[in-house]
Amino acid sequence: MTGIRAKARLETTTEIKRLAREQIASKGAANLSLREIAREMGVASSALYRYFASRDQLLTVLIIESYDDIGGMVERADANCSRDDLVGRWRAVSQSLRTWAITNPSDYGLIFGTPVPGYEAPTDTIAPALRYTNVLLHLLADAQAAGCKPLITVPTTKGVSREYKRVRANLEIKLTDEMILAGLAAWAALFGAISFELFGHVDTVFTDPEAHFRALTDMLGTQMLGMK
Amino acid sequence: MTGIRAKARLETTTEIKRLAREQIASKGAANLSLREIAREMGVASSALYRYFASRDQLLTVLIIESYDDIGGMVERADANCSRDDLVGRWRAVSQSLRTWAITNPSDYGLIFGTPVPGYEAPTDTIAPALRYTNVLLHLLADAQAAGCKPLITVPTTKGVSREYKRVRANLEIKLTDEMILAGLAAWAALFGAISFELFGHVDTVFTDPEAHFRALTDMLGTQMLGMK
DNA sequence: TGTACATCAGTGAACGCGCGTTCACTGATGTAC
DNA sequence: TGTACATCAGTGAACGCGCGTTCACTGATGTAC
Repeated sequence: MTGIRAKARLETTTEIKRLAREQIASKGAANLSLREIAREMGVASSALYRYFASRDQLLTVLIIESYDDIGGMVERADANCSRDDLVGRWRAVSQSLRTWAITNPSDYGLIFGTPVPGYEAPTDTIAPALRYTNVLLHLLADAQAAGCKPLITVPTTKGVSREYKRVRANLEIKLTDEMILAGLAAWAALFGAISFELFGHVDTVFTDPEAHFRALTDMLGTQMLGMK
Repeated sequence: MTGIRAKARLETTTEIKRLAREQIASKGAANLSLREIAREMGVASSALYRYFASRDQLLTVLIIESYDDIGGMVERADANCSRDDLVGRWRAVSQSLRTWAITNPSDYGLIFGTPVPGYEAPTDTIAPALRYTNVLLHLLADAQAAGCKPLITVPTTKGVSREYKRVRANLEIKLTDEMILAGLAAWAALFGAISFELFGHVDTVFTDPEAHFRALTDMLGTQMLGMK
């Protein structure tokens, strides 16, 4: 039977990744150490090279998995709402983002924090990195198709319109400049708020950051989807 | 003359910090190495201990300097505007934040990126960390005093009001819940947008991120200051 | 069903490097009389 | 103004540790006949 070896291999691979995440959580991605993983597994350090070609490759796999994890989570949160409940979808998506970030803070840092210096992300990471973004883009497209317009608009210069053309090109439904701006603003506010919370910039201010986050996303949704 | 030794001391201290920042820029704060600084200075590694008690203390000094640097920059940008030009002040403040971040990307990462693991910020960093925040808070206070109201408001729950009370407590002018929410949203969007840009999450999308940033801050200002 | 051979996981020593911090010391610069 | 003494910057060796990666190897598990 070929399965037993394959199964052991899968288990070992999973264990390596688990310990790697643990290490990143406690000492940071820059200090991820293969030797320490090996020590914790009670195995020679060279043994790990049967599973990962290098330290960088292990990091890459972890990053891809994290992107897929958060992407899947956001997709599911969105899919659980009825299609025309746009406010509900926005709430679900933003809540799930924060929940994921708080549950997996080190993974969040790995993706959205300071890039690991000297580490150049290979092209394999691009597609998974787009999953969570696409959820928002489709939400905006559905909103626009349903007649939503952002409440607040500002006159956009030629320069900005040119930039937004590139964003528009990747979608079936052509978003207006206003909608793109509102969407990006909401997206930035979301990640800004989560980063502040996770990286310890509001520790002294809030005891219940979730309450603030909910109010924040409600406000962003109102602006973006043009409802009151 | 006591000045010559003091002057040399200052120069050496400055040089150490300069090289440290260079290293952080190229290899990340986690890989900051005293020995490498010493090597670059052509000096024994032990010599650095005449200037900094430890690696952590050097990091702390750099972080405090960065907070002061960005704090001073934002304060000056604000001070250069006439007090009642609220939109102008908001534009100046947000522009200066982005400019500083782009000019000193590694310092931005040091402060607003993933915390250096194992490093616990001492209390000396608290006061300088509040400088740039205070500029926004006073801007909001002035806006409210001038009768500005955020355009979009959402019903705030009791939980949120309780949280915002703590923010309110630190200011002479008592901001409304709506104003606090609008301000925090704008602040989060600002740092979210800057982080996205600096940490490479919009590389493939924008060629002129500044144009987008300007539109973004204009929109945030409109919401926050209630003007059209 | 049994045997020969190929595959693969894991070993352990080695290479060549890195690090923060301590400590007894030298020798130059400043200070007090 | 000159001399004795104290201060301070910098040395270089050492302690005790870390790392990623390679390589020839053993021995168990799977495969093909």
